[in-house]
Amino acid sequence: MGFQFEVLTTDPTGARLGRLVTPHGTIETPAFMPVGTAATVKGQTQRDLEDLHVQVLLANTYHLYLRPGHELIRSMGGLHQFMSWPHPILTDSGGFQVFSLSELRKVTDDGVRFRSHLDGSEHFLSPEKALEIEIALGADVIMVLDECIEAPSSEPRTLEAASRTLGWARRSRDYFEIHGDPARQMLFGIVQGGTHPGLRRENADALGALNFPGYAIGGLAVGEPHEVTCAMTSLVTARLPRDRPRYLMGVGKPEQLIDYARLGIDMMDCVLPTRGARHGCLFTSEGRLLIKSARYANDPRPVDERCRCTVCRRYSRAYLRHLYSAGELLAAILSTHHNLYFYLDIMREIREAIRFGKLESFRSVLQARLK
RNA sequence: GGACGGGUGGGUGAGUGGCUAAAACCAGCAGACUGUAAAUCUGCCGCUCCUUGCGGGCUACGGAGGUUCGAAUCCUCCCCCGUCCA
Repeated sequence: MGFQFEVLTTDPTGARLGRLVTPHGTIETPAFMPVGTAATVKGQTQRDLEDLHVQVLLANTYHLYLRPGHELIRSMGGLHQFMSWPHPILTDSGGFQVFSLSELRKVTDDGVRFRSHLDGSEHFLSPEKALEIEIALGADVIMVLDECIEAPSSEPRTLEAASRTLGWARRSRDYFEIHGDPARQMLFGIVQGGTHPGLRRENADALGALNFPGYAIGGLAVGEPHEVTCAMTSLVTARLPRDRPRYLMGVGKPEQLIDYARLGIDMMDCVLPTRGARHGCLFTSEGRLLIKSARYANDPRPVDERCRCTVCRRYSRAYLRHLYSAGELLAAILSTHHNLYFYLDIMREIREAIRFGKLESFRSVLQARLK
């Protein structure tokens, strides 16, 4: 039982091959975590996810608190049992929702007052309340509540949000020490600081001093250029404790995953493969393919000729395009399956490359193909 | 044979004198999506010309005429379709 994180190999680039042991299984890192906000990865059964060798899923505190309610999930035996996913789960705190539901919220040092997107009812989320919910849900990795702001934001505004997030992190840690069980759940702090290098450094140092078992980097990939995302990530990973896992929240595009890995990121998540799939955006070894386009109407080839997923082995582009045109559910199901396979396959290759110290050459090959 | 109702752009269907190349929806086409208020959203969608502009020309509301400065909208005749009565 309990948790253990170890870095097995470090590539010359700074990328780490690691392993995060949790009560529900071991996660090989760098890992990509498919997003299953409402305790489901849209369009995939748990069996599908196991077939894809998904190591860890993301679920969302905000959404599950509103529906069906954390107490209900607790009474059903916790999130793993409720959703029949006996493997690792990470719950995001709802901090990002605080950000994206901007018109419906009011943030103070106490917490966030917001309106439900479901029925307009008013709710209050504090760092403590978020943790209470996350403890009830019972995910393996849980996140502190943070305040995410848009990039770019002014330095004073960014400092305000970062300081608040830091204060919340401290309160979260204290709350978890009393009410949490470190053998059952691992609490991650979240570094903020926007696109301001000084603030990022300060925030990383201060958060690092709080001695969390793991660290996330938030507030990035929200509109700023990729180079900026990388620069900020790099600043932060250089300062975080080397023996703790680092989770870069909400990234990224397929060709970007490797960039983050080489900056020392161990965990990532993104809605792109799943949402994109539902919208007809398929990721392939030769770049993005918008399957709804008329040019695939009678294309007998698989989505990606290099891909070995069950969808590419069996179905043609013409068929998938037809499913989209007809508004068939299977379109989303098959596309999601392929996209997740594609993402997870890239991560597999990244781990392999780190193991053999060939990340840099793999990166040039990969990025040349995807662009 | 008679009485009503109706014929609008690829489809459904608003519009009853100018603000109408004509609402809205669908279909079609192109695109966006980075800790999921997203099976969503955005743009284009008669033809054509150019110095691409809240630009010009042409064609268009069953057909042909007419009234009017101006007609999808009003009048006349004709052709179709639906319902009912003989």
